[in-house]
Amino acid sequence: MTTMAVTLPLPPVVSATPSSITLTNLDEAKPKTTAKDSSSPTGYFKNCKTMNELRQIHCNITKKGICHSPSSVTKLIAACAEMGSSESLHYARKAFECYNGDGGTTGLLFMYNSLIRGYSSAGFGGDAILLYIEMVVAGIVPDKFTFPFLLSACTKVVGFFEGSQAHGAVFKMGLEEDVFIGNSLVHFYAECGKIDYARKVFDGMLERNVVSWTSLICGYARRNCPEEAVYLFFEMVETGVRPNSVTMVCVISACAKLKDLELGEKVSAYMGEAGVKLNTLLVNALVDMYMKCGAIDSAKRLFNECVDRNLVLCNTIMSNYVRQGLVREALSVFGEMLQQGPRPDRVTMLSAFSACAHLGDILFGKQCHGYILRNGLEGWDNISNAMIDMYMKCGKQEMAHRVFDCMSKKTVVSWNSLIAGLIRNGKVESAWEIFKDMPDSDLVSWNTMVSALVQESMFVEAIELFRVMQNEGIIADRVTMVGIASACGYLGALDLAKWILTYIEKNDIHCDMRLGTALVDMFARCGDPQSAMQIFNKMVRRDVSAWTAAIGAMAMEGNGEQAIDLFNEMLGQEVKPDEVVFVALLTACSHGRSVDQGRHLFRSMTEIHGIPPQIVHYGCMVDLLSRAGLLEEALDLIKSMPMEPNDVIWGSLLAACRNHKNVQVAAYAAERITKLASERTGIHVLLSNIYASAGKWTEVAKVRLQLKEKGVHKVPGSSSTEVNGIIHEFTSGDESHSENTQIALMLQEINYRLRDAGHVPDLSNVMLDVDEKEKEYLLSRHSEKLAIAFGLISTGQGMPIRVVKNLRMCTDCHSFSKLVSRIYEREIVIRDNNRFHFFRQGYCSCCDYW
DNA sequence: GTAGGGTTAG
Repeated sequence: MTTMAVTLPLPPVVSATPSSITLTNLDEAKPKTTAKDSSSPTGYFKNCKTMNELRQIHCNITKKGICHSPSSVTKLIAACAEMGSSESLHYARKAFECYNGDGGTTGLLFMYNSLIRGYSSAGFGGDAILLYIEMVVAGIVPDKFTFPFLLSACTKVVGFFEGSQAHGAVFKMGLEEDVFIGNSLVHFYAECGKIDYARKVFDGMLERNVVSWTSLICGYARRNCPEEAVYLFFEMVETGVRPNSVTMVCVISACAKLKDLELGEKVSAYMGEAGVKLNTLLVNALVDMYMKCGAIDSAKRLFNECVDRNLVLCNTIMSNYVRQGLVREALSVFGEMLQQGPRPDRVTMLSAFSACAHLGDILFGKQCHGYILRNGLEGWDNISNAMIDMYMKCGKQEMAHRVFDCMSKKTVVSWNSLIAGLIRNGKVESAWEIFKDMPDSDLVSWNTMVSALVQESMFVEAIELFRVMQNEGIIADRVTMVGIASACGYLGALDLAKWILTYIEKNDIHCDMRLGTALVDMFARCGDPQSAMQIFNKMVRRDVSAWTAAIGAMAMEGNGEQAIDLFNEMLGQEVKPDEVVFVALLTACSHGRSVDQGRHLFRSMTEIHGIPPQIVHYGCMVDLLSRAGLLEEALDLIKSMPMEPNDVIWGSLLAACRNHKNVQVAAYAAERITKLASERTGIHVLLSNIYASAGKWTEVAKVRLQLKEKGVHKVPGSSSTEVNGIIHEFTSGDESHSENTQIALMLQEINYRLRDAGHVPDLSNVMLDVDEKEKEYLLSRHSEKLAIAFGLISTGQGMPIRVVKNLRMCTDCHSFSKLVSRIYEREIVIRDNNRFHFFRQGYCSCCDYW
C-alpha cells in the first residue's frame, strides 16, 4: 500500500505532503481531559488471527447493535493495526471514517494513535505521517503516546524533516522528559544517519532505561561504528543497567561487523550473567557473528543444536556460507530446507543464485529459476538482479539479457549487474556504452568501470575516469581507491600516488586491510618503499597479503635482507604464510643475490610450512641460481621438478646463459623451449634476440616467422614518466610527442656529452639485421631514453626523474642512465618489468645485476 | 507506547 491507496479527506488548508506538520497547528489545540468508556464491549477482537475472523465478529456485534460506541471502534482499529496487513489497515481506516467526529476528542485520539501505530508498524510510514497531520488539523491534541508511533513512522520513511518537526512539537508540549519519547528520538536520529543528534538526545535524557542504551548501541552498530557500539555496551553494564536479549542481538551484531571473535565471545559471556535466555533472534545473531568471525564450526554447532530453525536462521547461515565461499555447505542447507522446511523464500533464493554463480553451475541455476516460477517468487527486482548476475557468471549472456529485458522496474543494481557481467564476459566496450547511457548510476557503477579498465591494463584511462568522477562531484570510496591505487602503481606515478593518499585522508575514506595493502603495493611500485612501509606500519590488521605487499616492496628495491626480516616478523605474529608470499621472498633473494637464503627458504616451504612448491617457485629458484651463474645447479633443479618445466623456467635459464655466456646449457634450453612451442611472446623474442646477438639472422627470421604465424608480435618497448601530474608515454622511436623537436635536441646533447665521457653504445642490444649506423640510431631512440630526455627538459634542475618501462632494460640504456645521473646530477629511477633501478652519481642500486 | 535477525551488483 502506498500513500495513494488511502484517500484522506484532508482539509484544504493543509497540503498533502508530510512536510506540512507545523508547530502552529499544535499551539492552537488545547489539552483535554481523558475519560474511560466503561460501557464498551471488551475483548471481542482480542484473539482474532485472521481478517475473516475479525470481519465475522464485527458483523455479529454490528447486528447486535453494540458497535457504535467509540470504544468498540477503537478496539476494532487496534486489532486491525495489530494484524498489520494492508487489508486489515484498510478495514480499520474505513471503520474509523464511519465514526469520524462522533466519539468525542478522547475517543478520536485513541483511534488516531491506534491507526498511526498500525500504519507505522506495518511499514506504511507515509500514511502514518499523513494521519498525524490530519489529526492535528482536526484539532485533536496528540499525547505522549502519539509521538513514539509518529517517530517510528518518520524513521521508516527516513523523514528527517518530519521527525525534526515532531521533535519540536515534543518540546512545545513539554514532553521531552518522557523516556519513551526520548528513546524514540534516539532511534529516529540514529536511523536517519544523524548519530550525533541521537547521542545528544541520549546524553540529555534525565531518565534512561535499557531501551535507551539499546537504541543507541543499535544506532552505532548500524551506522558502521561497531567499536562505539561495543564500548557503549560495556559502559552500560558498568552503569549497572542489565542487558536484555535485544541489547545482546545489537551488540553481537556489532562484534560480527568487527569480525572480532574474542570480543564476540567476551560479550556473549554477559548473557549468562544477565540471565538473558537464548531466543531465535539471538541464536541468529550468534550464528551470524561466528560465521563473520570465521568460527565456522561454532556457527555450525549452534545451528545444528537449534531445534526450531526458522527461515531467517537458515537464510543467515546460507548467505554466510556463500560469502565465505563454502558453496557446498550452503547448498546442503538449501537441500534440507527443500526436504523438511522451512520453505525457501526469496531471500533464500538470492543465496541460492549466488551459489550457482560461484559454481558457474548453469544446470542448478536453471533449476532455481524454475523454483522461482513454480512458487510465484518472481517479480521482485532483487531476484531478477541475482539471476542476471548468475546467468552472466555462468557465461549465459543471452539469458541474462532476457531477464534484464523482462524487468518492469529496473534498478541501478540491475544495470550494474549487467555491465559487470558484460565486463566479466570480455565485453568491456559494450559495458562502456551502457554505462554512458544508464538512466541512473551510482558509485558501484563507476567502481565497476574503473576496475574494468584496470583489469584491462588501461591504467591511464582508469585514472582519467576517476578524474571525471571528481568533476561530477562523486566522492570515491575505498573500492574506487583500491582500483585507482592499483592503476597508479602500474604507472609508477609517484606524484599521483601521493595525491591519492591525500585524497583518502581528506575524504575520510576508511582504510581497511585491502586498501592498506593496495597502498603499500602502490608506493612500492612507484619506487617509494619508505612511504610503503609507513603505511604498512600504520595498518591495524595485516593478513598474509598485506605482509606480502611489504615484502614485495623490499624485493623490488633489491633489499633481500629486510624482506627476510619482515617474513620472520610475520611468522612471529602467527600469520600463516601462503604460496604467494614465497614468490615475493624468492624474488627478493634473487634481486639481492642471496643464494643461500633462497635455497633455505625454498626448502622450508615443504619442510616447515607444508606448502609444496609450485611451478612459479621453481621458476624463482631457477632464476636465482642461474643469475648467480650456478647454471648446472639450476639445470639439476629443473630436472628434479615434479611437474613439466614450462617456457618461463627454460626462459630464465636461457637468459642467464646469455649473460654468463654458457653456450652448452643455452643450446639445451633453447631446444627444450622450441619443443614446448609456447605462445608466450617474451620467450620467442628472447630466443630471437639470443640468435640475433650471435649474428644468426636466419634463425632470427625463423623465430620471427613462427611468431607471425601464431599471430603474436613483439610487445613494443614503452616508457612513461609523470610531469606535473600528467603521464607522458613514449614508445621506442616515438616521434609523436608535442615536444618531439626539443626531445631530439636534448638527446643529441646527451649523446655528445656521453661520448666525451667515454661512453660507447652497446650495439649488441639491437636485435635487427641492419647496418651499424642504423643500429646506433635505433638504440638512441629506446623509449626510456626518450623519457629521460623529456624529463630533463621539463623538470627543474636537481629534480628526480622517474620512468616506468614495460620491458626489461637493455644494457645500453642501463649504462646511459648511470652516466646521465652523474653528468646531469639527477637521480633517475627506472622501474622495468622486473625491478627498480635507482641511478645516483653514476651508480645503480642493482649493482648491474638484473 | 520506545530498541533486535537473513537481501543481489563493484
